[in-house]
Amino acid sequence: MAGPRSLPLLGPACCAPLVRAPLDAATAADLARTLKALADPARLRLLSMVAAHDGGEACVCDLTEPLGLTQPTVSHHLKVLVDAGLLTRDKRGVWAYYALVPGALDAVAAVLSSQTAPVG
Amino acid sequence: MAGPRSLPLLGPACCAPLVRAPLDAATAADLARTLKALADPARLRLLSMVAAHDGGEACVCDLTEPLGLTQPTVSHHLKVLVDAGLLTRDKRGVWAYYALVPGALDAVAAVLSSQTAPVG
DNA sequence: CCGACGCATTGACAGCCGTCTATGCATGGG
DNA sequence: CCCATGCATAGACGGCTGTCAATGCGTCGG
Repeated sequence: MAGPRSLPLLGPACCAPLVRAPLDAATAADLARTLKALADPARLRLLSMVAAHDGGEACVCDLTEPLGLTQPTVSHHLKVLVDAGLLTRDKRGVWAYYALVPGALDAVAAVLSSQTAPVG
Repeated sequence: MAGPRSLPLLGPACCAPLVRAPLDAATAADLARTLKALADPARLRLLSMVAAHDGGEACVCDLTEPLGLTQPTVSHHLKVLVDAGLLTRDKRGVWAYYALVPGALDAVAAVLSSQTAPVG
């Protein structure tokens, strides 16, 4: 099991834009891991649905029906997003609330963009 | 075969950030296709190597050795990036020169970011 | 205490993906 | 005219991935 990883893009080696200099193998592998978590229609929709939901958080039962996927599949995708450092999981009572990790998506965008985008 | 697709992110429906409103299935599928092309260590390194190369372009023979992959594999990855609208291919004589599509990566970054990043 | 509910985990299966070797196809030099 | 060179394509194969049905596990209400 990989276990929860901290998003390397938020670390000190954060702001080296892709187009500046050739990526070394390790950096490319880290960035690819994060992008792989994003590169799925269901997960992209989950991210946007969580972000747009009331209070910036949503539980699985809010997401299953509009997505048109079964509950285990939704749980699986949410786990992938949490492990990638893009979502947080907060279990309150019977429900598990998911929310965006602030700045995580912006960090990915900053690496892809040739601009030095301020995250704040 | 899918054939070369124009990058939908550069179209009129360009600047709807992921976190603003829930993505519909079609938009999510389009964005996922582009991200899937990016979500590979070899392709990320290829993009950065092409961008950082002299004149902003590089041929396959420039990329094969530093990547540590065989020539057919490199050609395959480059084709994926071209089909995704991230690279251009210009065959001159025996060589095939690849270059970044201006603004393509920035367009992807703009969709991911919560900022309204100016592309220019 | 027990049943219903919300969610995670497991196991299974089809399909896609990254890589290689082998081969084909132009182009240019001698 | 022929061979070397640079690149693309074809075919094969192991591994990963997205999905589902079935099941397990806490938590709350009655």
